[in-house]
Order: sequence, then C-alpha cells, then structure tokens
Amino acid sequence: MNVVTIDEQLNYLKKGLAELIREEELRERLIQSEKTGRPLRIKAGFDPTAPDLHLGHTVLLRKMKHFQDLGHTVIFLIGDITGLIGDPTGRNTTRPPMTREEINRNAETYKEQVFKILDPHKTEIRFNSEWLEPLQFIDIVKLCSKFTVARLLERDYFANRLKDGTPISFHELLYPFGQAYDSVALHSDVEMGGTDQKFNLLVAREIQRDFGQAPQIIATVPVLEGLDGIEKMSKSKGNYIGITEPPKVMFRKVMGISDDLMWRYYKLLTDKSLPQIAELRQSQQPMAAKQALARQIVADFHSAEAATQAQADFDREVRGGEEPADIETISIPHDAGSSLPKILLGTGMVESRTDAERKIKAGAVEINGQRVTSLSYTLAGPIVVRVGKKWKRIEP
RNA sequence: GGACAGGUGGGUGAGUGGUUAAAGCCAACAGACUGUAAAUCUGUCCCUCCUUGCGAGGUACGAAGGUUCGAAUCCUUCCCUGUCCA
Repeated sequence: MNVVTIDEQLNYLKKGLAELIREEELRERLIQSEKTGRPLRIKAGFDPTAPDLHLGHTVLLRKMKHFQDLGHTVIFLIGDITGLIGDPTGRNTTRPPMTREEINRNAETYKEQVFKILDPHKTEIRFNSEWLEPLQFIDIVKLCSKFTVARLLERDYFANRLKDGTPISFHELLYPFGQAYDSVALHSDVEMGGTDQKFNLLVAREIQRDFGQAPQIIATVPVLEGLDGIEKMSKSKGNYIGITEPPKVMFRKVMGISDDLMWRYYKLLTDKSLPQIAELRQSQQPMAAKQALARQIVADFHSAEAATQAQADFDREVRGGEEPADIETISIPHDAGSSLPKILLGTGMVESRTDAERKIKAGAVEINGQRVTSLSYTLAGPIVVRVGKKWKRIEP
C-alpha cells in the first residue's frame, strides 16, 4: 500500500469509524511514527471464552488491518484473567473457571481465525494474565484510587442497570481498571473496540497519564447488528455468521437478512464507499444487491470460486427447492422400528420425539419429496428426508 | 446487622389452594404467500410411552422440607436480588 501523505493515512483510517478520540493526537502520532520509524501499537482486547469469531468481530478486525496496511503493529490481547477467575459478568450465569489449557486452546483457535484478516507478521498475541496476575492488592487499590464511583456510574451500561435494578457485581466496576492497566503494560498508542467499549477505553487514557504515558488514542467501530437486525451480533444469541462457516451456510444466512440490514452490512463489512453504496441502492434490485453482498462476504473468508459455487447452490437448492448435493448420510439402526419420530430423533434433525411429532403434524417433513403426515414409517431402504430447512439421507 | 419487597416456562408478565403444563405479549419453530427480504395469515412452542387419542404417564413455577384428598398459590428453613435504615 502506497499511501503518502499523513492526510491520506488519516482518511484511510478514519473511514468507517464510529468515533476517533482524538483525531489531532492520531495525526501527531502518525507523524512521529513516520519520523522515527517506530510502528504504532494498536491494541484490542478479546474474550478468552468465545473463540468462534463472527462477522461482528470482523468490523473491528478489518479496521485493525487498515492500521497494519500502514505498517503498524496490532496487539491482539486475550483477556485470559477473566477466564481464569470464572467471571460471571453475564449476570446470573456462574461460569466455572477455565483451565490454562482451555485458554491456550482457544488462543490457537483465535489465531487460525484472526489471520484470515490480520497480517500475522504485524500482529502480537498477548495475554493479560502476564501483567495482571502479579499485581498486589496495593497496586490495585492505587489503580482504583484514580477514579470516583460517581464517574464509574456515569457509564450508560451501569447507570441503566442501576436504574432498573439489575445487579451489578463489584468486580464489574473493577473491570475498566484492569483493561486500562493493559494499555499501560502494553504501551498502547491506539485502542480499538466497539462503541459499547468507549467508557473502558477512556479510563485507560487517564490511567496511562498517571503512569507517565501519553494517553492512547481511541478508535471505536460501530457495533454490528446480528441477523435479526436488532440485537448485537453474538454467538450466544445465535444471530451470527461465523467466519469459519462453510460458504453455503454463509451465503444462505446473508440472503436471509432484511433489506434494511443489508445496507448496514454493506457499510460495515465491505470496502464499498458510502457513495458507492448509495449508487447500488439506486440501481440494483434488492435481491441482486443481496446476492452480491453474500458473494462478497463468502469470497472474503473463502474464495471467489466458493462464492460462485455457493450462489449456484443457493439458486438450485433454496430457490429451486431441490435436494442439496451434499446431504449428510446417516445410518439408523433397525431398532427405531416403524416410528418416524424415533427415526428423526436418531438423525438429530429434531430435538425430541415430541418435537418430531409436532413437525410432522405441521407438514414440515418430507420423505423423498413427499410430504408425510403419518407418524409411522418403516425404513426399508435409503431415503431422503427434509425437515423444514434441513435435509439428510437416511439408510437402514 | 435491621425493615420491607421480590424470585414463574428463551424473554417479558398474569396467576394467591382444585377443569393451570400454567393467560397475554415477544422471540423461536413450521406451514401459506414471497425475493428463504419486509408485511400478513395459520399452526406449534417440557419430556416419554403407546392402541396417535380433544390418550396415558412423568417432570416443571429459586432450593429443601412441611400442611392438605389436592400447592406455583399456605407454613418453615435456606439461597439469591432489589429498596430503605445503620
């Protein structure tokens, strides 16, 4: 990448950011960096428990990549301390502490996924237990003394929970300090995160000053809505597209989003400029635009060929309603007898026999292309079964 | 530590001794319609069993006991949350 002027660099980095605090500081550091040849250190933290990255994460990763494009170093920080404690931030879910091994395994998974976007040569992977674990009580107290409770409670997240009476555990209040100290330990120049992280990122600026460091610049990216178009994309809500998912699945999920959401995805998940997107919106049928988006996303994480193939599959199987080419074949032992619910349960296509019964009654089950309404069925030879959107080939 | 309020199915939120496996709404799932979009309509939405029936049984309303022919509903203890007081 041959970006010459500082202004061009700035523009490149600013594009698609929700907020940049502060632009002037970033400009100065870019100048500094250019002068001294020292790359900037761009930090972002990740949860050790969720090694399955999805498109929501990629909004951030893509932006981090842009910094790498300009020669800077990305620090992929895994917040393993949280995992080691067994943090119950998700309210009443008490999560058992993870072992060191589990965390390491997750880190490996992260690497495989993250480097689909980031440049491994310009990425450091770090764990915050490295410097957080040795801290003494006195260190932590000192760290916290820089802040007042009132300021902590200003944060929307806490303020809202306080207002509607949902519990806030004390360690949650401590969290920003840990994260801030990460920035100190890493000498971070820029920290990135979703807009929901803004408060935490800001705390770090003050703490860094106390440690005699120049406060980090904060660059937030918009939070990506999940497939439902309402809630933040997350694995636990099931409204996500995982970056390791097969092309077909990705394609299909993209096609399933609403038209409104599609434009949001265009904005946050592609390199298209806003004017280009507006143009598309004018000139294209929504269906065509969505297909193009789906192709683009598949191509990003797989390949152009995979994207073409995925679209072909989609057209034939989904739009055409034809049997998928690559259905899984399952052998069902004879003891299932002549109960169709039992057979279906054996395939894992339904949750329970009761569930199977419901689906059959709802007309969601087809055998060899024929809708089935009877609950009894004797498996005599290989059959192709469809339950709603799922297909399987079953043989005795 | 004290006083009070409260903990219901994925989420809300009704239900204060019996036709309550538990209203309504949302989400979800399936069907119709479609561009597997949106909107709309319909059905379903704990599990198991069979003789598949508006069937039978088992679980379920924070936990454990108790009172009752019978409890989500009453009592006891415990756990958890919030509000106020210290």
